[in-house]
Amino acid sequence: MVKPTRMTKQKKVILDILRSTKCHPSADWVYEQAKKIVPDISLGTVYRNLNVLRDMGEILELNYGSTYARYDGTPENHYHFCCEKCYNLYDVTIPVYHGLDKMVHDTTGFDVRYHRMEFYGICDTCRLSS
Amino acid sequence: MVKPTRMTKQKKVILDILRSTKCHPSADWVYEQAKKIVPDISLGTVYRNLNVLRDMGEILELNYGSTYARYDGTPENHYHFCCEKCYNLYDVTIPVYHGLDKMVHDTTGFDVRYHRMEFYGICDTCRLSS
DNA sequence: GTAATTGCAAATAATTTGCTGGGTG
DNA sequence: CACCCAGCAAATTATTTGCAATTAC
Repeated sequence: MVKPTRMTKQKKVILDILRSTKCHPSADWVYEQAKKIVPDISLGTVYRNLNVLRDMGEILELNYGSTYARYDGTPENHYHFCCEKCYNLYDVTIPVYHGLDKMVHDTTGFDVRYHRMEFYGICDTCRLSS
Repeated sequence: MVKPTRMTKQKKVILDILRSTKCHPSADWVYEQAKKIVPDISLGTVYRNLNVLRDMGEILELNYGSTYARYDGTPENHYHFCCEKCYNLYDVTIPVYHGLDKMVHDTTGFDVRYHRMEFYGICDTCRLSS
């Protein structure tokens, strides 16, 4: 189940890109950035490494608010805000309520490991520009 | 912006199907059920109506835990549990914490309208069968 | 050395869309 | 009877995969 993982140049570049941005980019955006450093990197490799890094717990994959996945270089669980107009994702810094997992375990009986929460609305940039 | 909405036979059947199931089906599953009642319905029509019903606020579209969207005939906001083994979605019946929206508004300044929350883990069926 | 990983391109999966004829209000 | 909406099929979008060559360990 657990496959070996070699730290290739491509994987390191992808992880560095995600660690050093505050935005929540698409695979394609990561690909464009990575090309600046490894010009012949392929989009398939970007997707493959994003999946590997996600499975390793190094990054988060976020699937809301748009038709494509977005990635977050901060692997510790946290909440997000999704603007319904510009579709940007923002980090939300309120503390994570781990106690909710136990509450849901108590009401469902399920083995609850973690939860995610996304807030929806209009961000300041969009509100002020309308 | 707001387009007229005619209640066609197809749209009614799709809504009835979603209202009368506790599962959180894919577009394809809805299509298979709908064919039993309207045999020549097309998959494109199912997708179109699911989008219309979602925009009308009659159903929820859920994009977590799988590669395809799933739909929920209960339009009032509520939380979900997503099994990481069988990928089924379950409703979670703890109350919705509307106060969180205000808290996030206070910390971000954004116009927060609602939030969603998904719990992840292993459901009973999967835990007991392993 | 050897097996994981890459680049490339073709394949897949999910959903959307253009067109024309039909049915609702 | 006007125009929204259906069916059909082709198009689009996002992501995955097969294969031969390359590279990390």
